[in-house]
This record gives sequence, C-alpha cells and structure tokens, in this order.
Amino acid sequence: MKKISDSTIRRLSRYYRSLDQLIKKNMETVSSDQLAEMDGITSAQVRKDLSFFGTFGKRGLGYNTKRLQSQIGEILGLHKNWRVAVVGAGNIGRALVKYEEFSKQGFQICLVMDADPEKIGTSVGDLITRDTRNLKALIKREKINIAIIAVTANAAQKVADQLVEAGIKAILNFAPISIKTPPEVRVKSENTAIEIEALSYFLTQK
Amino acid sequence: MKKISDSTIRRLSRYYRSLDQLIKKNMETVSSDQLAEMDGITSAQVRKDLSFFGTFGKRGLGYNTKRLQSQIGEILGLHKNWRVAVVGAGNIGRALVKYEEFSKQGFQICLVMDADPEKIGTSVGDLITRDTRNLKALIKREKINIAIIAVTANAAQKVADQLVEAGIKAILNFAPISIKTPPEVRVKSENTAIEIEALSYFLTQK
DNA sequence: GTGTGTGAAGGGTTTCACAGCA
DNA sequence: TGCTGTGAAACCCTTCACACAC
Repeated sequence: MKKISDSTIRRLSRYYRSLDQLIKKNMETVSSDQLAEMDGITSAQVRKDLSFFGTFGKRGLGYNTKRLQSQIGEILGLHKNWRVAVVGAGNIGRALVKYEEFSKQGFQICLVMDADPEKIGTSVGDLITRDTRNLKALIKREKINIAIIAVTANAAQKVADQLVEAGIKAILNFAPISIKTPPEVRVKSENTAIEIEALSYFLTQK
Repeated sequence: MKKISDSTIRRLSRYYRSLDQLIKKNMETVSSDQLAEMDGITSAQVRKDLSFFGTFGKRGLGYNTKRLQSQIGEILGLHKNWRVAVVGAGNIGRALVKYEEFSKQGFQICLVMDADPEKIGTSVGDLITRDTRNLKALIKREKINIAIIAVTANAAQKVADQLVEAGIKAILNFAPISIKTPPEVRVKSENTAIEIEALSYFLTQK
C-alpha cells in the first residue's frame, strides 16, 4: 500500500469528528467545501485526502455523511475495540483513564500501572492501579494493543523498553522526552509543553 | 522576520529539553550529531533549524550546552513568565493545572474557570475554580496571556469567542473540535483522540 | 449546473554535500 | 582533522484547474 502521510491520517480523524456533528444535525450529505470550512482547510485537500483511499462521493452531489463517516472509521480501524494500558497513575494518567473521547471510539482502557507503592492498589475510574513490576505479564494477560506512557521523563525510556519487550507495537508518549524504540514500533508523542512553547514563541515575535 | 515553520519551533523545544539532560550530566559541549541522535532526527536538520536564528556553534567543536539552551530559551520567549488561564475544571483541566512541566518553564497558571455550579468554588491545586460567566473580567484582572480550553466539544467555540473578546491572542485547545478565531489569534490544538487514532490506523495497516 | 476526482504545478521542508573555520 | 553553516537538490505536501459524472 502506498505510504499515506501522517497529516492525511490526522485530517481523517478530524473529518470523522466533523461528520459526527453533521450527522447529529441530520444532514444527509456534505460537500468537500463544507467539510473544509469546518476544519479550516481547503476543499482540494479534503478531496485529495479521501482520494488516497477510494472514491466516496458523487459528482455534483457530495458525500453521504453517515457512509463517509463509517468508511473513514474503517480506514482508521476504529471498529476494532483496541485494548489500551496506561502506565503512570499521576495527574495525566488518571485524566486519560477517565477521558470519554477514548471509550467513545472503541479505545478501551483496561489497565493502569504505576511504580509508586502509594499509588498501587488505589482505584482510578473502574480500574485498580497495578504494579509496573508486573508490566510484561499484565500487558500479555490483558491482551493490550496500545500503551500510553504517562510517567516522568526519567522513567519513560525504561517503561518504553519494557513495553516493547512485552510485544507492544503502538505507544502514545506523554513524557516530555523522545523515546527510542525498534522501527516496527510506532510512537506518537503528545507534549503539551511543546505546544505552549510554540504559543510563547508566537507571542514573543509580535 | 522570515517566516519560521512550525516544525522548526517544535524541534527547538525538543532541543531545549535534550540540552537539559546534557547539562544535568555536566556535558559542556554537544555536536549537532549528538543532539540529532537524542531526538531521532538528522544532524543537518538540527543545524538548519538553528541557522534560521543565528550562528551558535563553533566549527570543529560543536555547541556550548548551557549557552545554546539559554539562546533557544530566548528565541522561544521562555524567560517571560507567561500568565495562563485554564477554562474547564474537568479531568484534563485539573491535570493541566498541576502539570509541573509548565511552571518549570515559566508558564504560570493563575486562573481556573468552569461553568458548572458544582465545580465553581472548589479548589484545584492552589487555585479556586471561578465562574466562566466572569471570564472576560477575570482574564483582564489576572492579566492572562495564554488560555487553555479544556471544555467539551459543544462549549469550546463559545469559550473561544469569549477569550478572543477578552483580548487573548494565544489559545491551546484540548477540545476535540476545530475552533475558529480571527487571524491575529494563534490556536494550537492538542487532541489525544487524534493521536491514538493514528496508532489505530498504523496497527490496522500491518 | 454542481461538485468530485486527479494530473500537474507550486511551495515548503528536509537532506545532501561541501566550503570554511577552529 | 572535526564539525558547523549553508546553497543546491531532492522530496513531499498542498493547491490549482479542469475533465467528467451526476
């Protein structure tokens, strides 16, 4: 399969959400122009993004909202009921466990771990915090597909190594540090500090 | 000033953090090769990024870690003690108020707001949750520079409009929806659902 | 007429490769 | 010799513009 750019995939996620809104408003069809307007991009971009995966629209008419959403969901693999683990039961970890946007799209958080004895055994949402010392066994037993790292910068690489050893192929990293993994493992980083520093730069320029 | 790409700015933030580690290990100098290796990019990229802002290294030697860090800090405006407000005292909002990575870099959260009467008056870290109805006045009184939106998708645009009206020029948006603002306002979005969906896509492809 | 799908053009970012300085 | 700084080349992504289907 042709290599699809990361930006395209991210935009598909956005289209998926925009379609949600339209469907709630009982809109049956949508044009690339409308979708583009909702996401602040160009209509050519929308059509090009979709064209990588097939032809979903009708010329002169646009796209059927429900069908397009379900097709994008299919492309992104959102029908798959992913099992997710969160490593780190600090502020961010706990907020993620309770984040509704996950469960809504089939990402089920089934495991929370921490290394701190004070935290082990405490409940987070419906889950009980487990000991990271048992990481490998827990990941396997719970058949986890995706792991979220929400530990400190110091601990992040070690956790990542353990996750890789446990067979995890997809990691979402919230620690403010780049982590190293073998090429077959995909890592996405979410680093709020970096985003706010970009705002700082912008304000400083003006 | 020449337009600098967003990716360059984001990488500068990463270099800043990588330099942190090196400084902690008492390394006096670093080459673009080493920095690149730490962040999983190429050395040419590092040198190119820095070259937009000046010449910071010594040929044959590399860069002085402390000096380079402070120069990057200067570029990003990290010395400025930004005053930050968080709108939305849900799970994410509360986690952000307590996020240490912010205060460490001079981003001081001085205001938390929510619309829910149950939440108004409750404390989050050192702050008391205020009523969003007073948003404009509070933003002005606290001299806020940067606002973080951590409310639901439904409420996000309305909050954004109020923030713009209150004179805010930089917004970090955690709501899973694109928000519209006038061109002079910079918005950065952090959307964990989008990142995890990219992982879902990756796992689905294999 | 309307709006999609797409090859081609355009613009921007990354990588290459090397001159030049410590 | 070692490593930076930087034009030029390569690459990738976005935008244009129009044929074509409804």
